[in-house]
Amino acid sequence: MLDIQQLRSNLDAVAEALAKRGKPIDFTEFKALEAERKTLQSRTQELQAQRNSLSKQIGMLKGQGKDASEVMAQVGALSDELKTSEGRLGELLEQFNAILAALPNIPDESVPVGSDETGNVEIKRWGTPRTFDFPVKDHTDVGEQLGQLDFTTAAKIAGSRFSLLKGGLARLHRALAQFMLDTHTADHGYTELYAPYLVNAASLYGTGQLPKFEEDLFKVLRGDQGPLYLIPTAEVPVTNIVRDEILAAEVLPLKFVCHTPCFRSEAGSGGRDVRGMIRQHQFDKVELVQVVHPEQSAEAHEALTRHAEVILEKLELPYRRMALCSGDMGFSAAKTYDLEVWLPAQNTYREISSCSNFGAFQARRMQARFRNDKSKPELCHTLNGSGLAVGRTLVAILENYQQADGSVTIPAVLRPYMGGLDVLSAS
RNA sequence: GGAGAGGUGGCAGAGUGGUCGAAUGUACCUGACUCGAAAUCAGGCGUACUGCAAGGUACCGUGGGUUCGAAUCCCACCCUCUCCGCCA
Repeated sequence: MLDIQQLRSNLDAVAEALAKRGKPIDFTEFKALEAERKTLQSRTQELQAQRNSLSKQIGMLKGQGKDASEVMAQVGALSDELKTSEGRLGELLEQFNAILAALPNIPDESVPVGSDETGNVEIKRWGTPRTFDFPVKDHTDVGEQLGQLDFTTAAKIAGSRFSLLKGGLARLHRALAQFMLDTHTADHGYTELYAPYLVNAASLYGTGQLPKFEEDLFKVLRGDQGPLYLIPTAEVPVTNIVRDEILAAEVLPLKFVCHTPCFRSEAGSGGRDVRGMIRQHQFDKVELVQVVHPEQSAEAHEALTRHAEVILEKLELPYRRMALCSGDMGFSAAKTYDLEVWLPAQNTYREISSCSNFGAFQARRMQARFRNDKSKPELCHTLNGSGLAVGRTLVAILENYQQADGSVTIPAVLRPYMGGLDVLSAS
């Protein structure tokens, strides 16, 4: 959520900054509402003040046993205007909230301007893609030929866009998550969390998935109670820890790491990445979340992105870091780096991590604050990033570590997690 | 799932229709006393919007309603706790 003060005082600048995202936003409704709001609000408050003071008089008169009917008549004269005035003001404020809730974040000044992913800028490259002296298979073929990856049975059990892992591959999946968690807790200073996989609407509103992106979520209806949603990322439960909190400045920065399954309906992705594990309804992810002092968020963003990169480097997977352009960033982000891992079968880099600085955008929605130097509540900044997407990391390993005989070498750092096993072979 | 109790300021806790945005305690901040600290004493101490300011407005789980007036009464929802049942 953007600062409504900023919209009121500097609408043109906001509109210009938001236009960088590609779709110019029409603010004529906002302007009309704002013009009406100002006078209506002060008039309403004036009427309320009159009512309150007259009502106090009634109380005093009655307390003294005197007749209050004259004063009561005065209040009665106010009540009609007050009622319509309050009602209209309520409507206006609701419309403001709806407009505000649907506005995306303003891109940071350092974000390259562009309309889509072709405008993204490569920041760095790490590692050299391996050369193969045999025909490279994609991860689906590698996994299926190992007899450890089974989409047919997954489809029977659940449907398309699910996978079933077996034996060594299932263990490798578990090993990856363990390895990532251990690295982030032991080397990068994160506190491990275990969090709910189902969350309420308020939490999704806080991180920006609602109200605009409900169709991307799996929704669980519960009779007459409010619905719950399957989390699309651990970002939601973890960031919402600080919702409606005023933190002591000393507790910042908060650094959390959380491994969860993620559930996405992938509505509208039809046809894309239908083969394999790239785009699933359910996938595991190790998520990094930070809540920081506003002055520290840019620095924290760089550090957090490095924390994700370290995982790829330890796994010896070639990757590149992209700065997303204004038109390709997510709704809530002020700035995003994507990490893309090399997939030899696709002969390209594919997204495996997305690390974003949200500035105060999420914090304002969540009312997540801390007490600043002057002991005044001030909005925190929030950040998160995948460290990493487990399923896609598994894909990268299957493809990059495949051997001519169909086996898959296990990256050295994972072997302690695999009971010393150093290769996956057909079972 | 059944029965009951309850949600008030950082925490504890009073307040059941009228100077209540809210007693009191505690924590915290400032000052006095002290060589310093403790203790004691005095003052301050919720959030947001609005106004140059004085001030005004809203908020006592959330949303409605009754009333001239609601923390207080009514309705719905959310959440917590206790007991019983069931259960990984």
